[in-house]
Amino acid sequence: MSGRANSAESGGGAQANAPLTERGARTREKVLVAAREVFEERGFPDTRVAHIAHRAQVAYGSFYTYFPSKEAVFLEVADRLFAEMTDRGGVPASGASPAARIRRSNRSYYEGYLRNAKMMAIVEQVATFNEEFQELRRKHRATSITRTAGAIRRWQRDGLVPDDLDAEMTARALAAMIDHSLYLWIVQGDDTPDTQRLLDTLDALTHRALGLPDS
Amino acid sequence: MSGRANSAESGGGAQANAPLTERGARTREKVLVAAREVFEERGFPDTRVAHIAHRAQVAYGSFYTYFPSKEAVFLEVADRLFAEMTDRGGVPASGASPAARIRRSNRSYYEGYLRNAKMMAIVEQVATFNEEFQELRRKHRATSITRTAGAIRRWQRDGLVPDDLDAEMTARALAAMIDHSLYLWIVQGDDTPDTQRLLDTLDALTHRALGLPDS
Amino acid sequence: MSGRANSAESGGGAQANAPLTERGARTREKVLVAAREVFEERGFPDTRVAHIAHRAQVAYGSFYTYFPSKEAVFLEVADRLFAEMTDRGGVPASGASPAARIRRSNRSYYEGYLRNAKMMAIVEQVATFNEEFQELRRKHRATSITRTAGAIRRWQRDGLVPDDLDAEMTARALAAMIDHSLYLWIVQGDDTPDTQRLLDTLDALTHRALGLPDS
Amino acid sequence: MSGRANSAESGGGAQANAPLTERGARTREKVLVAAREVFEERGFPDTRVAHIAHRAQVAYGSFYTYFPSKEAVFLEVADRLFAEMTDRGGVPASGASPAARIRRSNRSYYEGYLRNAKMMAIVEQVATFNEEFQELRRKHRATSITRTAGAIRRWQRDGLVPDDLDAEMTARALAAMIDHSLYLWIVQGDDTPDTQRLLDTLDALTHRALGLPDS
DNA sequence: GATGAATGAGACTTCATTCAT
DNA sequence: CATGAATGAAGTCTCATTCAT
Repeated sequence: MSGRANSAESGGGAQANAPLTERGARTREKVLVAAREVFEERGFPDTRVAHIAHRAQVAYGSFYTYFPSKEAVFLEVADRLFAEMTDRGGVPASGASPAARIRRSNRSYYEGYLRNAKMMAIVEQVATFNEEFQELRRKHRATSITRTAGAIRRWQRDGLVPDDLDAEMTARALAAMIDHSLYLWIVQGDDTPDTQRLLDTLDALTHRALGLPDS
Repeated sequence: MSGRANSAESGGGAQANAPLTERGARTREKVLVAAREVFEERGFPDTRVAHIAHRAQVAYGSFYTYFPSKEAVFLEVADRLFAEMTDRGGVPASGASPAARIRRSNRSYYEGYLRNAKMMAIVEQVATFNEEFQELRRKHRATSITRTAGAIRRWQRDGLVPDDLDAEMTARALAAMIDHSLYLWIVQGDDTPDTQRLLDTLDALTHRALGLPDS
Repeated sequence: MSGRANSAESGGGAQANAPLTERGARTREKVLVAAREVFEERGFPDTRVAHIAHRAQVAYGSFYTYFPSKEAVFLEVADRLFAEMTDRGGVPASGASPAARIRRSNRSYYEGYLRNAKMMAIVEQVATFNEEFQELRRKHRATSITRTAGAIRRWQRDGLVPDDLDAEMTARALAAMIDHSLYLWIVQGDDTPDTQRLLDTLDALTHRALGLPDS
Repeated sequence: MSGRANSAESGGGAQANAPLTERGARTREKVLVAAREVFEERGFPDTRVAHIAHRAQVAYGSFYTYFPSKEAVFLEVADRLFAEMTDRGGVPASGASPAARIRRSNRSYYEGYLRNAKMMAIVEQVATFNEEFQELRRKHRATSITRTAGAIRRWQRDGLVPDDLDAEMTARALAAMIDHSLYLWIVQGDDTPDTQRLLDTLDALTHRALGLPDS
């Protein structure tokens, strides 16, 4: 999961035409980077293959040398994004107090979201009409939720979190809260006067909702 | 249903070539209803004006007698939807305990969401690329959040909710949690085995997050 | 030709549905006036029947009660225009010197053109694509040219104008000069700093071209 | 033909998606030629992009590979036409007598007009409703008038033409006479029995109007 | 007669993808 | 493999005219 080597194959069904030459690989990369830029600037539906080719400084037709369709590049761009968002810097983070872990985990997610805000917007967009892509997202979400639910269950075993909470549903709901709050604020531009206040509130609500003792 | 007379004018900027005759009003309504149906079935981008006209059993051009564009009908369809979703059945709901109020309010929202699930999906979709529509939604959200924040502040004055919570941020975050949870579950079809468990969890989390005493 | 009574029938093929009632006649007139206004403002192709009806404050369908088509109103509007342009105020103008007659006649035409400048523009426009209307104009031009050619021939008989000039061709060419000069200046807005200079030049050129002795 | 290399760029604002390859250039030319043909046959408003594409034997969409709109091709077609009409075969024509120069210049213009009669009709047509095109024509006219006015002033200095004539107004009026006479005769099909008589009359009137001594 | 709703053929333009060079 | 030209189905919107009330 952290080896990024051929995330394309494993991750999202975006297959690569096995870039042969070194030069080919570089061109492919140029197109991929250009694609992300253009998607961020114009959104998926308003992105033209011509834009991507132009941005990547390759001929129109060359795009199709490396990707079979507009959707295909998008899937691969998104796949990289998911990998980056999911990947916490290898820190095991065990041993810390729940409060600290929540805070650390949330902050790390906020930062990733901020770093990739524009692309997250497009991801949301494509998720509203592309079934294949919905499936891809579902998988990523499931992975993340399973992990969070695991943590909650551990805390329940340790008596830190009340037993009557459904660990998985809770993980789901809290993830939804954080995801959507960030989305509305960063992407949809809801006027939130103060970033810190939003993030602090999210931390506090997570903490309380889990019934954790005041830190 | 409560003074919806000209919600089009007042509500969202979706104003219409007011049909002058009874007959015109009937046709317009037919188109509006057909539009919603088709939007629900195919999503916004895949809906053709031709589909709407056909469904409404009017000529292609008749669509344009009443709406200047696909966007315009959508705005009006959405406006009606928002009105329905926002409209709680006139029940004042004062006097009840916070726990009861939360539960009642949430359930009422769930039901509305379920009733309008398909359309909510399209609303989310259009919100990802149409600026005008984003603005419309922002307004509706603001209204709803202001109301919730008011309730929270009242509970804070009554000593039921801790003072250190930022009422508005909290209202925002909890609304995001509920909205997005329902969206992911109902619209995106996240496999949630059990409805009741999801709704109960949302109630419980809301309750706990607000620091309300166990009921 | 000067009795305006039923110029519609005689003039341009624009037939009237014999307005019966007094009130009908008044409505018809309203439409006709409105049509001219709108044609002047938007030109023929960009004029919609809806505009005319709206301007005349009659229902859309009522337009067709009085005129069978957009072209038909235009023909009738143009017919009135031609009548007005051709109609010199009943002044016989015989006996005056050629120089004086030319000057008087030109000035009278200039004034008419100025009064009707906008409509003259539309006339020119429609003449470029409507065969029926071209025919109508040809007739009017022929009448006017015949008259001018007659005057030239009389002057030739009187020894005032050289015999070697072809009277009809000359009449044609001079009319073209005056018409088109006014058109380019008034309608097409060629920047002519000074009206008087243009008109004086036209008079002088006409005078000299005819070989009339310096006045 | 005299440095027409990129008349499109220099001439009238009709600039093109410069085709990069030889093949592209050929196709573009095919479309341009086809466009002129169709415009001549049907006039501007009745010309469909489909007609042009069909005539050029390219796909519908290929038209848009080279021209952004019907207007754009027209502008370029017209630009070529103006260049051809303005371009006198490089003959300096100095030294000749005014009478000879006038005659030569007029004849050359007549011939050009005849060669391009159909297109001149369409030019006139478009000039009645397209502002951008009106501007283009104004410029061309101004160039031509300035040149003629210069000749007249020279003749005035040489005592061949009376000083009291306004050189520029005269140039304008005479150009209008010739242009419109040809237009009415060739394009509008005014029944002129004899070409030579018309042209001779135009020469004679020009000559006399300028007060030149009988040749 | 007056009204205004209904009609639907038709025009323009876009753009993902294919193909010739 | 690179290039960029070629394709053409598809979709939106217009508007003169007809028709039902």
